[in-house]
Amino acid sequence: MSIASDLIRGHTDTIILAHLIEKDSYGYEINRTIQEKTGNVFEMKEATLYTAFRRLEQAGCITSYWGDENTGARRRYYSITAEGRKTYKNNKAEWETTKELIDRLI
Amino acid sequence: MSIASDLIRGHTDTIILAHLIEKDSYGYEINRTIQEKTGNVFEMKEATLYTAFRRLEQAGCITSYWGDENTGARRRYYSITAEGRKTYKNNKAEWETTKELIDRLI
DNA sequence: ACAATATACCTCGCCTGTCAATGTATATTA
DNA sequence: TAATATACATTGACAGGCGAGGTATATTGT
Repeated sequence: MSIASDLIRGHTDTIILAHLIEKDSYGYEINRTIQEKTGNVFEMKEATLYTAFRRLEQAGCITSYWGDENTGARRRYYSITAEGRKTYKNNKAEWETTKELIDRLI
Repeated sequence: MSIASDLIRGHTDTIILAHLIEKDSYGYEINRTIQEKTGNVFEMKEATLYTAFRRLEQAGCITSYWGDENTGARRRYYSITAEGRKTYKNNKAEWETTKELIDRLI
C-alpha cells in the first residue's frame, strides 16, 4: 500500500523539515528514515524529494553543504534555518486544524 | 483562516461523496453545507467543485439530473452510485491510514 | 575478475487538481 | 431599480508529484 500522491501533496516539505529539526541530514538518509518510521509503507520518490530541497532552499528554509566523506558517494547535507523552523511550526499547526476539518467532512 | 489548497487536494471528491451518501444534493447546497459544518472556516471554490462533479461523473461515482423547481434558479442534482460508495469507503480508509502516517512523520 | 547491488546525487517533462477570472440566468430585497 | 442571493459553468494559468532517465563510487556475491 502506498499513500496517494494527492494525500501526501503539501506534506512533503513539512516531513523534510521535521527530520531536519532533529539533525542535519542528506537526501538518501531522510528517505530511509521515512521508510523506517512508517514500517516500509511509505517512501518519497526521489524526484519529489530533490524538488522539495530546491524549493525549501529557495524559500530560505534550509541551507546545504557538501559532506567531507573520504569514502563512498558524496553527500549533500541540509540544515534547517530559523525561517524553516517557523515554517515547520506553521505547517504543523495547519495540519492539526485541517485534520479536524476533514474528519468532520468525510 | 483557510485550508491550504495542497492540504485539501485529494479530499474534494471524498467530501462530496460523503455529502451525497446522506442525500441527493446540488452544488450550491453542498458548498453551503461544507461551510456550515466547518463553522464558515472552509468553503470549496466553485471551479474546484464543478470540476470535481465532472470527474466523479466521468468515473461513474455519481449521476446527475435536473431538478424540477418551478421557481428560482435551476439546480442540477447529483446521486451517488454503488461505485461511488465503494470509492468513498476506500478513500476514507486511506485517509485514516494516511493521517496516522503523517502524524508519525511530522 | 566482473556483474550486480547499494549508496548517493540530479534533471526534464508530463500529468493532474486547484482556483482566479469570467460569464450566464432567475428571484428576492433594500 | 440596483444590489444581492441563488445556481450553474468554462478557460487557462500554476504548482507539486513523479516516471524516466542519467552520473558516480563502494561493496558484495559468484
